[in-house]
Amino acid sequence: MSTTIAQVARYAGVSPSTVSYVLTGNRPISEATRTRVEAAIRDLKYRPHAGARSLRSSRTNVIGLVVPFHRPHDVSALPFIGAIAAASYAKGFNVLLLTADRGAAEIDRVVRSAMVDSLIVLQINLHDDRMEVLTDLDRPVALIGIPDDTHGLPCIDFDFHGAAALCVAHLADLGHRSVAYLGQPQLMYDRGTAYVQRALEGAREAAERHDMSWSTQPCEATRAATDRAIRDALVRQPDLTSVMVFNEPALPHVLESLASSGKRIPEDISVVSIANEAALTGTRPAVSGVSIPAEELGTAAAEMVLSAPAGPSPDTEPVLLPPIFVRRDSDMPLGS
Amino acid sequence: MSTTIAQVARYAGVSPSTVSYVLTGNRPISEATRTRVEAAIRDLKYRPHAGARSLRSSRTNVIGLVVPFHRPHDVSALPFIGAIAAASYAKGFNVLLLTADRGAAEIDRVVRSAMVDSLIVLQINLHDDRMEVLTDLDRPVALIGIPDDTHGLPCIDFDFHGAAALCVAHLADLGHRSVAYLGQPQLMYDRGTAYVQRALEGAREAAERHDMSWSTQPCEATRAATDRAIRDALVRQPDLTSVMVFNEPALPHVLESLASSGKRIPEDISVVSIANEAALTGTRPAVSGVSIPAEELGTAAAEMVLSAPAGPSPDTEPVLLPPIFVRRDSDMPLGS
DNA sequence: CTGAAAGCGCTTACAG
DNA sequence: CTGAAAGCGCTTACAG
Repeated sequence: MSTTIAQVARYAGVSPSTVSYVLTGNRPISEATRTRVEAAIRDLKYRPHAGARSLRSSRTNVIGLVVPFHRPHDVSALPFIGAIAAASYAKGFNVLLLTADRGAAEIDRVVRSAMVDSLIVLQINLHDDRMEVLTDLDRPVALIGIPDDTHGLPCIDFDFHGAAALCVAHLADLGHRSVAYLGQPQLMYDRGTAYVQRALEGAREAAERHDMSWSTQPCEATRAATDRAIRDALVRQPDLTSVMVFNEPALPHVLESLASSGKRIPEDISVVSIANEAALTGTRPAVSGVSIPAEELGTAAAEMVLSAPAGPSPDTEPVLLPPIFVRRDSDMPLGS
Repeated sequence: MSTTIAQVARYAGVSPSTVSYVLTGNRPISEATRTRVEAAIRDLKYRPHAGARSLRSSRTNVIGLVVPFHRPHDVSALPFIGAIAAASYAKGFNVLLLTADRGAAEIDRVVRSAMVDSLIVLQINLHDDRMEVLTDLDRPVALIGIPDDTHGLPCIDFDFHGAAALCVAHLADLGHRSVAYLGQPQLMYDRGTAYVQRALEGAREAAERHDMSWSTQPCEATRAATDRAIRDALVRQPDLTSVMVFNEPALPHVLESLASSGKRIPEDISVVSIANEAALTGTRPAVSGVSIPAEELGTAAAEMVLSAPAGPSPDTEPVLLPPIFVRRDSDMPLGS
């Protein structure tokens, strides 16, 4: 089959243990033998057998990544996965893909069979039924998303609550007295996904704080749905002057729905949004708001799990990446 | 640490080999001992150590999945990944994520270190520089995408060539004499991604076959880019009556660009497209065309690799999933 | 600075 | 139908 340490040792004229110590770096080696061993490794294209290594050292150098593959697919997951994979590979770790569909049992199975050293869980619910398994795991874990009770596990997320509040506060600063919040599909709320709820809360609190008239509704990412949502919002808030959208694939449809309701953007209605930067800048007008630093978040999560201790620890504080509001062409001061 | 076979054997009062044979099913076992052993496994929450198992059996039950995480992210990859993961898990296989960025070296490394039994490669180029490594691998491989020369490796893809031809032929059947093809960003062409090229060829050939006036250009998924693309197309083909779009995230923008050029859909311009079904049905008007069966393709690829023999074999024919044209509200007969 | 040896947890011929 | 034993390829005390 494949080359083994024994073969490399024979080829280099040294003992197997010497080869192993060259690989691990756990022992001083003379320059001459190191060179000979390294040449043998190259010549024979030797690669350590991952299974043997994990059996002996009980380390796999594999991170388990739990990804939500729900339908409709949440396309915003892809940059996270890419960033986590890139960051992991850069540090010499591989990524095993787990699907969230199978819940806690899947996590338990993979960890108990010693396939992964640690875990990153990608979409956390406020009340997440995987928390118990994750705390009992005795492996480093990083959660992307903040549950109601972190149980002392390391969590990281973009500050969706703050981002939404920032968007609404910006509208208030421009003099707007009313805002309609168009959110995610009902399904996402039903699942209890943490960031979806936190964004809604952040927006609602900011609207209350600024004494704005407020309405909200879930929304599918189709033109028919945004038409309905905008029409309903205009019925509920006849004097509506601003819309906040937290639904990336629906964003272009929302702009169209407003336009075909006879609302000019930004002259009649100001629009702000939370989405990936490309989605905000790809429309016309380009949409003001906060972009989600998916790459940064994924990279940070990978680094976090690689330095995290196993198991919960009581003083672990959730990490929140701060939102930055960028003004573009979809908003203007009221009545200007 | 974790429970071992020896512990299960002691608990159940049988020999370790008996426990192992219960697990593998490679030996007849009396009903009584099987029951006792299974109870012990449950009580002790035993899971076989994956590394030990792979060391001994040289099988890992892991499929390596090579995914293109290019920027801008190709969001259409997500349903493929999801379907492959689901199908693999359903058959008792786990999925190790590899990034295409590191090319052939990454594949070689992971296979040589015995981390995977087999490989699925997600986005194949016409001239793919990974073919040599893949043929030398001596592991089952399935390519999603068809290279110019398959080297006898099993390939599967949606028939993008046929799908594009079907779309254009439909326009011709409606009496259209001209078509503008809006494709993927230039980057995708530069990479030589097979399906992107094949769709373009299929459309071009069909246009020639039906004697239609024809133009094509790459297109970014922004409103500014679709505006430019539509304007250019109307300059090159002043009597343009139909547009074919193969760029899912650009589709809503294209409809808007046409509208703001004063073109009604479908009265002035018929539009057809290849995209995921949700993208075709989410717009207004809903777009006629061919939807990409991502789930079906991913599932088929997973099944393919699990039944494929190792290495190339000369009589392996590429598998193409057939396109189906569905008429919606974006097209009509010319001059009706 | 180097080597011989034990043992990680499995699977499977071999023997009964 | 069942058990005792070898060995997969590594890492690391132990001995020199």
